[in-house]
Parts: sequence; C-alpha cells; structure tokens
Amino acid sequence: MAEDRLMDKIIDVCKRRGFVNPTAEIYGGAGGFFDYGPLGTLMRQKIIELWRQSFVLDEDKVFEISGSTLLPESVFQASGHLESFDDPLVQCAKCNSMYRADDIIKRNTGESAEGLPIAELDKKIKENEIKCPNCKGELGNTRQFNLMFKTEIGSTGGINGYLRPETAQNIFINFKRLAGFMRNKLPFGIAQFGSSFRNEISPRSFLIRGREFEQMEIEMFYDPEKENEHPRWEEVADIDINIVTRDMQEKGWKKPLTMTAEEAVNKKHVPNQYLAYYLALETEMLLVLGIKAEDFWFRHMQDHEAPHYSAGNYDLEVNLSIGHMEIVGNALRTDYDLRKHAKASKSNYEIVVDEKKILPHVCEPSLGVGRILYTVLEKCYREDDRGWTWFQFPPTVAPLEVAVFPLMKKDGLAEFAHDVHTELKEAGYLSFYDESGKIGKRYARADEVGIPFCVTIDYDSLKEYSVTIRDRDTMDQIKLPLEDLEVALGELMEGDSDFQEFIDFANEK
RNA sequence: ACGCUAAUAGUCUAGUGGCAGGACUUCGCCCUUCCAAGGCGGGAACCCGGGUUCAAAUCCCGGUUAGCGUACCA
Repeated sequence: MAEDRLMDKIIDVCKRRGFVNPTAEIYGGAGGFFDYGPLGTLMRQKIIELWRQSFVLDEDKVFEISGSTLLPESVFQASGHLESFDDPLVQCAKCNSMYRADDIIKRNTGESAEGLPIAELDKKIKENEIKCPNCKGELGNTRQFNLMFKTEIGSTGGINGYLRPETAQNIFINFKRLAGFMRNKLPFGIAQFGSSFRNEISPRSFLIRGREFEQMEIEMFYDPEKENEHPRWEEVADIDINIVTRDMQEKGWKKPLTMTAEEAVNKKHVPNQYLAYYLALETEMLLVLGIKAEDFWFRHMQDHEAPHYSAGNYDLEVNLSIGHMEIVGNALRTDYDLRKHAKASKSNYEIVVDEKKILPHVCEPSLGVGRILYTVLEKCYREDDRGWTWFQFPPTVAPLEVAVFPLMKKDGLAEFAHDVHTELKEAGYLSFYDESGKIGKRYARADEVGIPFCVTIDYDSLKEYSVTIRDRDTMDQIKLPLEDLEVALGELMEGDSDFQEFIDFANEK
C-alpha cells in the first residue's frame, strides 16, 4: 500500500486539471459515475484509438460494430444475466454481515439452492436453523440485489429493459447478420467499444470500479477444432508474455513466468492460440502505454473465480498502489452464448465448416478503458521532494502533445508564438498555447499535465526564425529552424530516439 | 449493503452557538531575455434537507459523498 495514498493524489490532480471528476458534483455526486474533462477525454480517445488500430484495423477479419446500450429483458433471460446478476442476499440482524443466501445454504446443508425463489430460500434457512457464520446471530429475510439497471420501455411500460452489464451481448444477438456479413466463414471477429452498467453494491477506488464503465471488446469466433490454427499466429508467436499459472497461485508466487506466446501454448499454460494471440496484443499495447513489463501479468483464474461457461479465463492484472487489479479480462466463452441465444430465439446459429455444421467457439478479450486510463495515470505519475508533480506520459497517450510559449508577452513574441501554435494544430498536433506569467511557471504547468514537449519563441526567433524545443523529462533544450519544427516534433513523438540522441543528430546537421 | 470516521473557495487549512480568516491556485495590470518563489488589485467556500435556538457553518436527526473495515464484485 502507498504510505501517502497515491490514488488520492491522482484523484486530486484529475479533478483540478480537467482529467476526470465525479458526476453531478454540485448536487452531491452520484457514487460510481464519473465525467471525463477536457484532458481526460483526449487521453481516453487516444487509448481507444490505440486499441482500435491494433485490435481492429490492423486485422483482416475483424470489424467493429456499435450496439444499443439498453436491451430488452429477453436478451438477459437467454444470456443468463437475469439469474446470475440477481443475487439473493441475507443479512445478520446482529452484526450486519451479508451473505449470499444460496451460498450459505449450500455451505450448511450441502445441497444446491441456486436459482430458488426468495420464499424457498427463507424457508430453507429457517428449517435448517442457519445462523450467521460470523457471530451466530439471527439472519434476516432474503432480499434481491440486482446488479443490472432496470427500466421500462415504452410510455406505458410495455416491456422491461436493462442497461447492458457487458457489451458482448449486442454481438451475440446480432450473430446471424454478422456471420452473413462475414460470408459465413470462420474465423472472424466482431469488435465493440462502449459503456456497460452495473449497479455495484459499493463502488470504490475511483475509475477502477464504477457503475458505468467503458469496455473495448472483441468476440473472436473460431472453429474449436482449429483452435491452434490462428491465421495471424506468426505475428505474435515470439512476443514475451507474463503468466501466473494456477499451480503457481496455489504455491504462492513472487514473480510471473515470462515466455513467448508460442511457448505458452506449447506448454499448455494457455489453452489455445486464439487466447494467446490476444495476451500478446495486450502486452504490446500496455508497453506502448508506458507500463513496464514487470508491472503486469496474466493470471489464469481459479475454477471458482471463473464464470460457469468458461473454458479458461486470464485476467490481466497490474501491480497498482491499491494492490493487484484486473484491468483486462480474457475469456474463452466456448459456444455458451451462441447456444443460449440460438435456442431462446429459435435461430439457427450454425456455420458450415468442412461440410459439417458447427457452433463457433468464441474468445473474448475485454479491456476496461477507465481502468487502463487510471493505470497509465498512476504509472506515469512523478513527484519530487519539493512536492511538485508531473505525468511522464509517453507522447502516444499524452492528452496534449506540445505547448507553445512566447518567452515574453511583448515585442511581438506572443503573436509569433500563437502563429506557431496554430500551424502545429493544423499539422495535426495536440498543441496548447500559454502566455500568462513567467515562463518557468508555464513549463511547470505543462509538466503537471504531462505535455512531453514545449516550444519556446524568444528574441532569436524573431531575428532568425528559430524555435527552441524543451524536453519534459530531461528539461534539455535544443534550438532549430522554425521550418524544421514539424518534422522534428514528429520524430520525437515517434520516440525512436531519446532527446539527447536527437540533439546530437541536430548538431551534426 | 452495514459499521466507524470525515466534509469550510479550485487545493490545503484556521475557526467559534453571534460579521468566515489565511496560504497556494486562478484572473487583470506592472515587472521579468528560459524552468512554479517580485509588486499592486480582483474573484472564489461553511455538502444537502429537517430540527433545537432570539441566533446554527458550529448542537441534534436524516440523507449524500469520500476513506477504512466487513460483505459484494458471473
């Protein structure tokens, strides 16, 4: 745990500098909901684009859709969410501890009470004289806690609707049309980004567990008999991934195993190529976001942690100040969802492969936008002994990429600088202009929100059309002709060379 | 969800049953030829709703939000 609450510092700077703030603050707020401010929105957009580029656009057979967030009850009846998201809970009258009613009955009687109606559960608790395991107090009546937000569709409330608790269902209920679009040929993937909602009993930990959260998901459909014939396997086979096996978890582990994706599949640490493929892509994405390889790993979830349909769930966990947190979930959902929806809707979801009709299996990487954003904030946060703070964002996720300052406001420097700022914006850079106060303070303000480069216009600029680029991380500066600025910034943004190498290169030139 | 604790400008904080103060930030002007530190001036707050009281930001009750603990998180 952080001694001085790193998360509180991050929340503070997020609120002050326009990253993220609680929803409806002026009315006391609403727990578990957050609004992205100007910088948070830019950064969130960059994270989504990064995902879109590598998980969707770079792929051959993956297309993105955008489905409705509100879905009729029938969808969740079929998917099983109505049942599994509706937990019957009992509370001890004496110590107020809460338990799942079906769970506590099973523990006491050995018989499964899953899915029983409330009255039956209460009856079983009375009959078997089940007491609170904590203090032996009397248990109260069972109450339903539904984690889905419920509403009514139509002005007269014709049918019940729910905000989706995961984005995945839109894809499964559209499977027939999507498969048709993909010419009924496996494998293919359908991606979707969007909000999901869960009415958590107690949301906590800022963006890590909200009631509305954004997911970037793919449902990759494949023939289970060809689970190790991923068409793009060569692209990822050599990528190193960190794995924590079930075996390691039982023995107590300190360091994850590092191995190539190829090795992970061959040694059966990961069930198949489809899953391993995404573990590799996620690893690459996190590295690009500036998160170090030693700070995250994929944990093979234990049987009791995984959903009942799962043929293997691998959580991407990050080592954060508040402990190990899941920020991405990877699931092999088998044909569970397609089977359920095909049956409930009386549709035929089968696809012909090698003259056989099969129901595809699905591999689902599900990335949490807010959780990834928070991870980046925490891992890039820096402070010195003066109490000054800044974000060392890689340019790829930095909400603003360059700040343009006139050394002074007067003598035409401000006008010159503003023109440079305008040109950079037109060239596609996320540029920020500031002329107020002293230059040092402006550098500090830029650093605080993680702007990687500052461009300063001074008296030399007027004389010889030169500008100075300042590097956030080293505070080094280099002067170069104005006409070279856009190209120079482009090279620095790519991050192929560090600032010092760049200075040397420019000097030689 | 329950329990404990807390809530005063954007941030940090002082404070008392009787006019709400400071620092930093922010804004304007001046100064200033490169890393938050000069000068002058301005703006900005007692979480919400009830109650007690002549008088409540202060005391009481309820709520909200946050932190911690327990529980929950297919």
